[in-house]
Amino acid sequence: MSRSPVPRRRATLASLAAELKVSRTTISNAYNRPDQLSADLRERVFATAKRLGYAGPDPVARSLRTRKAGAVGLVITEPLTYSFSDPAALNFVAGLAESCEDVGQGLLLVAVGPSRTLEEGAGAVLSAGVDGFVVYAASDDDPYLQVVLERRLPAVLVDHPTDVPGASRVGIDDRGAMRELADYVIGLGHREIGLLAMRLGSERGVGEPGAALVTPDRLSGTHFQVQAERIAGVRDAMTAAGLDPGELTIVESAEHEATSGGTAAELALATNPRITALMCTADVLAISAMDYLRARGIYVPGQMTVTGFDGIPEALKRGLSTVAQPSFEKGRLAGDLLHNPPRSGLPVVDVLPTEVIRGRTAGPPG
Amino acid sequence: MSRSPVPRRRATLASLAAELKVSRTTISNAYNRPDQLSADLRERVFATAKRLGYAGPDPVARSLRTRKAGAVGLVITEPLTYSFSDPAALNFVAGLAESCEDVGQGLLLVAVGPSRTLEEGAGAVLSAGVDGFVVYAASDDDPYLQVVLERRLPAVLVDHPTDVPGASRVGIDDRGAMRELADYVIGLGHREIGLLAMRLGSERGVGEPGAALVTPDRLSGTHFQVQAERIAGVRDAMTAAGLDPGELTIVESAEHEATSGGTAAELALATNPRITALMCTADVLAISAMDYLRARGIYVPGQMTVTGFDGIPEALKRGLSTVAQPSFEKGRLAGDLLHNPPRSGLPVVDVLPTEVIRGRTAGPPG
DNA sequence: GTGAAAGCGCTAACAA
DNA sequence: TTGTTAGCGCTTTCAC
Repeated sequence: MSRSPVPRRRATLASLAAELKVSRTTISNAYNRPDQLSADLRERVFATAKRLGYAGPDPVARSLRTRKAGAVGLVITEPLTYSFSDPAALNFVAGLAESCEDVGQGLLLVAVGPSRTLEEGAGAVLSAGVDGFVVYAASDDDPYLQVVLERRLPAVLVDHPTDVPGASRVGIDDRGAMRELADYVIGLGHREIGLLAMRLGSERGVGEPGAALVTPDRLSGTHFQVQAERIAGVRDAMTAAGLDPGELTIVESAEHEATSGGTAAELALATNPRITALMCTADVLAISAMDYLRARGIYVPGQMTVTGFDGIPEALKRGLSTVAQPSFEKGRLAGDLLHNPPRSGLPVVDVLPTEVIRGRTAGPPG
Repeated sequence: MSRSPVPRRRATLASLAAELKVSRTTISNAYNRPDQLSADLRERVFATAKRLGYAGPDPVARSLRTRKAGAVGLVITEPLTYSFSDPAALNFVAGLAESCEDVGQGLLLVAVGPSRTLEEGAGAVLSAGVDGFVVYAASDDDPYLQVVLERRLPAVLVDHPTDVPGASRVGIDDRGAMRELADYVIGLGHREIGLLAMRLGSERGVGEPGAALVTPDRLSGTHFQVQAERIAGVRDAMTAAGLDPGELTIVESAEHEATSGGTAAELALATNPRITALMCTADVLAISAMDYLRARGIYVPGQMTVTGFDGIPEALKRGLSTVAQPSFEKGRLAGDLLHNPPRSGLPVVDVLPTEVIRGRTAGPPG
């Protein structure tokens, strides 16, 4: 046999078989079931493969045949710059990635960002070669959630408080945790509270102002359920303390930048100057608000109490009073649920524990 | 025709065709070439699809046929906890993700972390359903790099200073940039310099101590070329200034944690107490070193000059003297190169600009 | 230990 | 506008 030159066409399992004058099965076995052929033959197969530049069975063809893609899809509707700038979201991704890595599965970031139209995004979900999906923090009217569900693959929804038929859920008790923190703040004596929240609706591409006062109307139309839950938690605490939740000043921060919390804080304090406590639905918001207050010469917690939510490292380092939630574990669990589905095959709902961190940024009203 | 019940088997394009008594082409066209059939028929196809729970053409089968996977693979050999904790690496991923998103491609994180054996990792690379690879900061002896190359798909290597046949490269002039910064430091009058570097070798799974003095032997056996280049930059500057580069105290930090830089700084100063400037090959190291110095009551830059590399936001915020590099753009460019390969089809080498930031942490020796 | 045959579900010529 | 025909490259019974 002459050493054939590098073939013009890409080598395939079939061409290898032809070259070696054995059946395709044998080549397949060389890669997938070493015990099904002699070590000797196997070596020869690999040698020829190397010579022909054959890197092994085509992943796509194999997937088609075995009906396994070897990857899970992650759908995050928010812009990636958002997800990558919030340590809580990032930790979640890290946890999910770790879970995938442990079982040798890939993690596919599905392209559904704001640079794409709804149709394009839907197309990306429909054409993702994955064995299951994780959907992170979708609003209840998220169009991609529907598309994911259509694919009828195993799906895990993270931070999605309401039930969705056929999908498992992983999250925390946002409302209860926030209520507990608010109980603490109110217990310190605060009566006039400002609440800074993230975006409540999913107006794609609408350029809103940086921060806006939340009207009752807007509040009832909240699509990001996690935000709604945390707000409800504060209201629960107020009601329980005999305060009127209607008095709560809520400001929504449309953007998610380093100064967003400050902008929101400014608006809240301008709206109600009697506010003595600023509660935030995310640590990044609280940190930004604290920076703003410091720049204004307002002491925390002496003149203003500030609280957050998430328990990100920077917040803990700065002694923020907040709720710590296990973001990394949420990711791990979401992945594990996909990789080792419960025996019953039925969707599960997992609520992870949280912890109120009293911190050093909450004190009696000044 | 009676409304058939939900079929036991998953609906396929063929079953849809049978149900509607049209050819498979017609169904395929309904999804891929709307103009190839009447709007009316197309509607009927979609309606039946919905009824049968058919979410559209199977992505894997389509990939096999079209020879397009619709995703790019990202290979990062370092543990993900590392990559996700260094803003520079993270920004790179964000840039890459953005580039993918813009063209509707998925981004597949390939499972090659430390929790997997070499074989498993290689398997993950070989079975990744992607149209191309991006390899981030591989050491020159990285086993996965070879495997990626074997697949003969378009590949872009990021931060890989030496040429690899057939692959494009994106990076910066690490050596030149570091030299420029070192010129500045030496120009300030520093003669005794400590250099804190990241891991130089890729001992998988070996539990080394937190920090170690780098011997000439170790230095010449450095596999992480980026580290080697930055070290060489400092030595260049010393040589040019008439100093003996052999006098440089180099400490290697095995881990990558919040206190790693401090540990390394401690060792460097213990080794050579006359050191007046600590140069670091990464901002995260420098920040940690500064925290350590502050805890020791050593003023920066009064008693000790500290410099970094990367230009991450926290470093800039703290006024660190450092080299700013365009991490995000590296990711974008790597992706763009994959999505819009140069007309020539030949690999390209792109060197992005850097900027020395003088900052406030470098001053004359105390 | 090895081979033959039968698809996995889809798309792309080319015909009709 | 619709249908026919051929695969894409692989794995997997089942027989030898």
